[in-house]
Amino acid sequence: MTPQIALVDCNNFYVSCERVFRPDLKNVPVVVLSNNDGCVVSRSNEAKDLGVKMGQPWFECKALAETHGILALSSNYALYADLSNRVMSILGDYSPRHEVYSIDECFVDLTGTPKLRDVSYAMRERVIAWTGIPVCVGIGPTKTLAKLANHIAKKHPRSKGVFNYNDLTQAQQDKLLNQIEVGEVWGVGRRISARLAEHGIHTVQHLRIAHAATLRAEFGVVLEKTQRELQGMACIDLQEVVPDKQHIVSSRSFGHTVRDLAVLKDAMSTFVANACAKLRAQGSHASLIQVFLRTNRFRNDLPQYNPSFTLPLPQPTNDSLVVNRWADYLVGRLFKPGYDYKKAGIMLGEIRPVGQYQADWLEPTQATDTRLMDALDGLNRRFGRGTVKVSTQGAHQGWQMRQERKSPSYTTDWGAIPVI
DNA sequence: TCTCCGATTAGAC
DNA sequence: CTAACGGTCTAATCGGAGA
Repeated sequence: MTPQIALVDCNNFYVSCERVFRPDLKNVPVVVLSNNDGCVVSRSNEAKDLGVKMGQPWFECKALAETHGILALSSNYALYADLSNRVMSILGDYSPRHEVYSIDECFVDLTGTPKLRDVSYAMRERVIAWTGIPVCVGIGPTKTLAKLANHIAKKHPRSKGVFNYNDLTQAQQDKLLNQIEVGEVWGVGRRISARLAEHGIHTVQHLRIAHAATLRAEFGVVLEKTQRELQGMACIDLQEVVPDKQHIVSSRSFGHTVRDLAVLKDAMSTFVANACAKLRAQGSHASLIQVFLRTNRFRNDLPQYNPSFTLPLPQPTNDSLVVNRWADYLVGRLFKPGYDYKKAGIMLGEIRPVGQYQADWLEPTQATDTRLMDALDGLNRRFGRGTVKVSTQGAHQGWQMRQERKSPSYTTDWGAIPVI
């Protein structure tokens, strides 16, 4: 039986989330900006039509925005994560075999579903009705073809938001794939596209029928798998359980450049608190920490300094206070006065489940006391993030990111509910 | 020559 | 008035160091 893998993808997700609570923004060009109000990361159709590019720095769009009245909003992750959970929960009801692939995408294995066509339309309608988020459904025999089918569903209004590649004859497949540029394929980005073009591979069909051994030799195993997936041979499994993170990074660009060591340390304590909270949330500890500072890489006129230091810990930990002592020390070591720092962060590595680690032959293992961090997590969960802080964490102003256009957290903050 | 490991590359969203 | 360009994550591959 041909597998029926559906890829459900939310349309212009962040913009759609904003519109759920601001219906007046329908038919208006809207974009959502990245952290620090830096780049465009989500665009309404109207904004796309005006020529705003994905990932474009916002300051480059300012003139266009003023001419056409494009509304720009800071990203509101609490809102998007909450609406995402609601969408995923609805999709999960359609099959126990599903994979939440990203904040706005979910693979759903619908193999064996009777009346598949009706069910896919119903699924789409239900998500729209229950959450207000419009989605498109692409179906194919493999994840890669499901992705491609989704692209078609999004692009062709005739599909009414659902497209099943499995319904096509071989001749129809050939014709369709010949009309799609190879860069649309999942796993083929800008660079590989350019290199493929040098080999005369321009369309999806070209890639599908390319000489496999040459492809493998020139482009590696990843693209070979992609090719097989395009041929209907599944090489990429559905990941039903979310694996633990192998690295956890917490970093931010600053709203203004920073020259002061105390301010950098303050920012770092925030990043440490954030990273360690994620670490504890997945029940792990880490035995490698890397701390880094960055100057503004876009300012060629200013001196650049991008130091980092990686430190193996004597004993794995997930204690924010322990990590903060090391991080604080490392920031002090890396800091050189006279530079305009634009970004800093921490990475945790060598991550293992708590209770699984290589004991030292010579040093006795120190008992770990988790009570303080348990209490801290409990209070922050109950009374909101940042109720209990680590070190100075945020006391110094001047590094926090710009977020001048953020909407209220309608679904996660009682105070944000509008009074009608 | 082989193995290991950190750095780099490429991709996704 | 001027400057203003994101954050996390994974896997594969490269290339140097040391065995």
